Amino acid sequence: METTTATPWLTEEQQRIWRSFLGGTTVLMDRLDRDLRAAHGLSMPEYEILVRLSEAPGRSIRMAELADAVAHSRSRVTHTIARLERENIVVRGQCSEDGRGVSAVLTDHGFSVLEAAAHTHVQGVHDYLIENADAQDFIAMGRIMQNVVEQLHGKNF
Amino acid sequence: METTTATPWLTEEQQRIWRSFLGGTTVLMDRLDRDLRAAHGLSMPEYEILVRLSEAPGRSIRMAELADAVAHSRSRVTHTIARLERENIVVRGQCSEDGRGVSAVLTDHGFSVLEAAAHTHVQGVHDYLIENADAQDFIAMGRIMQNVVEQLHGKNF
DNA sequence: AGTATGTAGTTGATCCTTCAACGAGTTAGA
DNA sequence: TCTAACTCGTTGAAGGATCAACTACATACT
Repeated sequence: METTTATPWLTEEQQRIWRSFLGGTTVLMDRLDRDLRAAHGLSMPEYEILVRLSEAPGRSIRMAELADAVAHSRSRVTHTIARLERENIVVRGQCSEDGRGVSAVLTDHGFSVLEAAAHTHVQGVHDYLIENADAQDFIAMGRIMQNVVEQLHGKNF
Repeated sequence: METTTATPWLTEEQQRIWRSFLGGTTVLMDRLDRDLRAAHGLSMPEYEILVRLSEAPGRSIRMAELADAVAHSRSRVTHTIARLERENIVVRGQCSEDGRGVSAVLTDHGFSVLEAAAHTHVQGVHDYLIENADAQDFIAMGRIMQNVVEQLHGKNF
């Protein structure tokens, strides 16, 4: 006979922390997104994609790899890149050595948009998050989230 | 003569932590949302709303107050409640003492849906987040996010 | 070679969120 | 009291995300 695994309930404190986390990420992301849109017409997900591209050799990454890097679905990346392409921030290129492959390439214009946006974004991260965090606490949070990423990223089960 | 305030750039470490945070929240929220949808047909935002209602006196909260509690726009709450109402999880009631007021009320059916969903949700928070966090680190994260909420919540400027 | 299975990326429908505009009720001031 | 300014909540349109279905290419197996 087996004992069923009871749902591990949360302590009062864990609950408080979880709610702070939920509320905090909500308002933080919302705010960063609004700042970016208002100043540069870019959403956070778009910005993240541009950052990855800007760091890649040739400012170019294949769609699937990009999707994995930002943890979005391939479909989502397709749509996002389509939008960015309309604004000449990115272009699509055929991938050598894989007939199916398509890679997204950051244009010069895209790069300069990103440069401008980076100021707004970094300022926001600094003012809204880092300024609100004790340095040690911030490192502790980094440890946690790094573990979360390692456990969950790419796993759909 | 003034020195212009330069954009405070991030150190390598701050950058790493910020990316872990971004990636971690993305995969974590995504996973919690999927688990909830798969098992109970509820999204995270919907679940959050039901939790607030379940804790309120009369299982009832006014729309504006609800919007503020979960940090969503009023419009968004209107739409979300409309959907939940279609599934008989919530009903709308007139608010005494303010002719404009509408309050959302959790139905008995809604309450039982929530009870079931809570198991899935809490299990997820536990397995994906708390298990990945040293107890002290978790408290540190709570401090940070609490500060973020206090700085940003409700401020749109 | 020929077939089967898997992977890359796209598409269009549907659902959810945002945004601007609105009707209705409330509050404060002349 | 009458009006101006504000708050409450809703609406519909537009933009973005998700999902299932699909084409096309690649790989592995016989």
